[in-house]
Parts: sequence; structure tokens; C-alpha cells
Amino acid sequence: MRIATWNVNSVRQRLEQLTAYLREVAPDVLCLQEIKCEDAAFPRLEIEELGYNVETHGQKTFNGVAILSKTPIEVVRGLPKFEHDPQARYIEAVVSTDRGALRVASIYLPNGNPPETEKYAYKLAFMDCLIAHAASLLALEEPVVLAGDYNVIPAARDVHDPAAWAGDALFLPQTRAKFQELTNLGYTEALRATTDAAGLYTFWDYQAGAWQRNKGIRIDHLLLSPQAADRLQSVTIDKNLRAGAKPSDHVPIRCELE
DNA sequence: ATGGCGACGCTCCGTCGA
Repeated sequence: MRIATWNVNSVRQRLEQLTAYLREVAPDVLCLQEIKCEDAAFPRLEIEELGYNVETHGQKTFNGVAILSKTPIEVVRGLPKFEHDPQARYIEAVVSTDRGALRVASIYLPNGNPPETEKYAYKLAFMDCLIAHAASLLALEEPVVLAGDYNVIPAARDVHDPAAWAGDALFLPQTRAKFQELTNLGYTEALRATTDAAGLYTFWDYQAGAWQRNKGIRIDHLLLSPQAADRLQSVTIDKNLRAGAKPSDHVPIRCELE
């Protein structure tokens, strides 16, 4: 069972890369963030043609999330207790698999910069709500994968230059503490269950030759409930996509569950 | 040493992202 997440930075701009990824990597479930279009504008037919079911929670211009799945899914749009949010940042699916139900969320957590503004307060409020919801999911004792662009650098080893990012909303102590609060509930960060290595990144800015200089950060994560973590076999960052033509500034990260 | 991008839209600049 292969589950991937990818911030595509506009699904319409990335359609060629997305369909190539579905063909070559063929994840069973792919969570997308920053689709940047309304549901009606999502290139649904091109994806369905490749054998995927498509569920979107889009909006015009900004944000927008989706879940693609080889098997049929039932979805809920919006983060529970945060449904009034006009920003489309959360969609959750129950996926039928041959090993029973699997729950997968596609999350686009707010960036939060600049930290002294209401944007950071919004990020923290979203995280509080996500923590509460994640706790309620644990009570179901199901395999759950909370996947997405968390806009959180968990630790110094996850950023090329920790000092340069010290005051950034992605790396502030309060941000990292909230992320740790989430994992402390009982979720396993998939990548960190497989390696302690530093310098594993999922995002490189388009500016200042960040990719060429490997000035990256690790902000896209897969969080696993105990029932999912027990089945974890491997984690892969599809870094090669950043070197290809017209890339997203994020690359996919995926895990294999037995 | 500095700055260097890219997507979007009531589009040719201003805003946003990370």
C-alpha cells in the first residue's frame, strides 16, 4: 500500500508532471495540496483516465486540497470544528483496502508568516484544531495517515541553515512545540521512524538558486497512527522531481504500508 | 556581496508563498 503526498503548487500548471507521477510511481493514494483551483476547474478526467478516483476541496487562486485513490473513497471536506474557515486546507478520506478501512487526510497547514501578525495566530489556531481532531481519530483505533504540507520544520537537522530560519513561522519554538504536541498524541512521523539523517528536504525555494545549492527544508510529512505505524515498511522522498522541467517547489514524499 | 522565482487575476503589476 503506497501513500504519497505532494504540494503541486497549482494542479493545472503541474498536470504533465502529475500524470507522469501517477503512471510511474502509481501510489494507491495521493494527497495533493495547493491545487489553486475550484473543484470544477480540477483536471478530473485526465486523472480518472489513469484509474483514479478524485475528490477535491478547492478554491479559487489559493490553497485547495485533493485526494486521489485507486479505490473508491468517502470524504469529508474541511477540518472538523474549523469548517467555517474560508480557506480550503483539509480533506479526509476513508479508503477501502483489502486489509480494511484506511483513513487518509490531505492537509495544507497555514504558513503563518509574518509571525507578529494574525497570520501566525491563524496557523496556531489551525494546529490546535488539528491536534484535537487527530486525538479523536486515535480513539477509533484505525490505521490513519495524516499527510500533507505542514509548513513546519520539526528540528534543526531538517533545515539547511537553522540560524537563518530561527525567526520564521515554520521554525519558531511555538510552531515546533505544537507539531510535537501532535506527534505526542501517539502519531509516528514516518520519515523519522526510518532514519535520523540530516539534510532530507521536501522543499526548495524557486529563488536564489536554492535547489542548486541544496538550501532546502523538510516541511511535508506523513503522520501515522499506531495501527498504521505498525505496518510501515519504507519512506521515499521523490527528490528527482525538483530537477525536472517546470517543477513544483515541493517534491512528493511517500510511504509503503504492508 | 548581493540577488537571483513563479502562480494568479476584473493580467502587464501587486499579492502571495516559504
